Amino acid sequence: METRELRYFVAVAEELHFGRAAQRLGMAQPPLSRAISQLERRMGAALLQRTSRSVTLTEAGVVLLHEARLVLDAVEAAEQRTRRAARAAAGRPSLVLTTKAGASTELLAKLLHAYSLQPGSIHVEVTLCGPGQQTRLLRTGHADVAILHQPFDDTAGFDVEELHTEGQVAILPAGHPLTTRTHLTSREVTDVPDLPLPRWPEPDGGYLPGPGPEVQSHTQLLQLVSLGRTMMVAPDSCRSQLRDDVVAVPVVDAAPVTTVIAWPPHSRSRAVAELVRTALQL
Amino acid sequence: METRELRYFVAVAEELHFGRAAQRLGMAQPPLSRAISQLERRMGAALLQRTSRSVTLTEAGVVLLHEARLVLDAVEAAEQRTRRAARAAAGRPSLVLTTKAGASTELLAKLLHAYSLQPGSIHVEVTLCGPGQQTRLLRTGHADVAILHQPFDDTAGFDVEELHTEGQVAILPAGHPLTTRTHLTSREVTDVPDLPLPRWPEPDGGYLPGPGPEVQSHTQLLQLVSLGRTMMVAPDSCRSQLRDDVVAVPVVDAAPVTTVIAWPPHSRSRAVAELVRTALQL
DNA sequence: CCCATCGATACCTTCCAGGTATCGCCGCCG
DNA sequence: CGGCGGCGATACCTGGAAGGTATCGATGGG
Repeated sequence: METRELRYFVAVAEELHFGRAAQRLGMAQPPLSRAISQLERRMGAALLQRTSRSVTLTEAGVVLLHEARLVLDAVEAAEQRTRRAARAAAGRPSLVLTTKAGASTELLAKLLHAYSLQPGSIHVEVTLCGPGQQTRLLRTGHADVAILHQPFDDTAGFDVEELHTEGQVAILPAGHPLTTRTHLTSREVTDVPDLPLPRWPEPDGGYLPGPGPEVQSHTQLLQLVSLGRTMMVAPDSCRSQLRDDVVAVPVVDAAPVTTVIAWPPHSRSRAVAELVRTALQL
Repeated sequence: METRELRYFVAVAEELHFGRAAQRLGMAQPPLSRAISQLERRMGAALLQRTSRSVTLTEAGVVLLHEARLVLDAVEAAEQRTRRAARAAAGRPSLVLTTKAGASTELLAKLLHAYSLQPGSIHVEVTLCGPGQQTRLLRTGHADVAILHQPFDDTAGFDVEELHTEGQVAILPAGHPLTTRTHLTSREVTDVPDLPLPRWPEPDGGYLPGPGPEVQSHTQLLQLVSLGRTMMVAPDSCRSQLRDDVVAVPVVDAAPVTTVIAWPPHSRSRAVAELVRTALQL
């Protein structure tokens, strides 16, 4: 199986429409149809059920879609890591760490400082990105190590070490009636009529319908909170970064958030190992 | 990057010889040379250093070799799992479990029995294979779940649950002077002049030089022990399978052996999850 | 009942993977 | 020191496969 075929299949399986998939791949529809049926013939199994009005995945197709994504990520990772190895051999080597923008700032600062003091430490590039994007960067070789937050991030397929566990707080506009409470339950928090929970973009970039405001970043969200338009639930440690126009109230039964450091299994990098060791000693 | 190119690169990187690599790939040498330099051009980095007398890997080449193997395994896994999904959709679904021949027999029997009693359990095919081969079967999608033994097997990149930890015993021919001892140290065991430790085949099928006999299987090895030609060190639980012409003596400082059940991360299979759950309840 | 939509088929063209012949480099041996 | 043999690179050619265009056949909606 060639990666080209897998790319084709993923496009069709995601679009469930040969025409659109072909457009997305920058090619005409007939060769795409042919490539897919060739793939099916070689696999000895139907991957798609087509009527002239709709395309659906068979069970085998669902499996292949999943596996193909893993393969394509691995291919991209191979490319990235090789390129970076070449650059490292030429100039000064570096390490890419990725984390959710705005999260674990303090811990990260301590870690970077402690690591920089280690003998033989190399330059650490920090890539901030939207929630849920870090694991993709790790899988595709754009990052060497990530700071993730369970249970929000999917750590399947990575090696992880736990760094820190904390509770969550609700962040409310100053002066709101709920700010007089010493603690809240998650039940109370999900259902405040005048402070609907915000909506984050879906993987496709769109938004689910709902009463809450549409947001793209934490700064934006925090501003909406201080304006009294919404509220948010976040890990304890974010309290240190709050301005005084918002108030944090513990949510007693919210799932505890564990900050972990994660890296691809099979990583051969001495620098990653050293960084992890440093993190565990904090 | 196409998988074809990666296959080519792996062949050359392993052979370190374009002619032999081409032969192994069933093609002529010139197109192979060209394909590799094309790959290098696209990666923007030298992968091999060639003189007209020798070929060596650059640092980037070492990285790509490693990554390419992962990709090729993932591709093979995609093929296998898809085919198996298709067969499962057609007929009766099944699950492939792999374990080292002769190890954890009792535990495995209990597990298979307990699982078969679960509602909704499916047929479990058991694939026995040589040591170190199980992880490859898992990575390439030929198996869904494996019984492994730490620290012997490399569990990097799999999800793992521990099932059992035990010490190790030395297995000696009956009547040997050492069998009078109540326990031994690993130091004593590695250095018995009249019972040199056996040699297992290397990944390439050959054997390292040494005094011990060359063996391919545990049955064979056990027979050599009872003939007084060698000895072996094995987990405690194997005592139940020993005949009375060999004697087991605990090795007190040997690394403890942990039996684990392992499966590919991202596994979506309900059956694997159920089997693991059953194993943990044993 | 006709039309719009969508995947499949037929047929053509282009391009690249792979083959053969050969070159250039280099270490070895007489 | 010169010829030889082994090895990777280069030059050139060919066949097949990838991709494009035109069109068909099926089907659901108006």
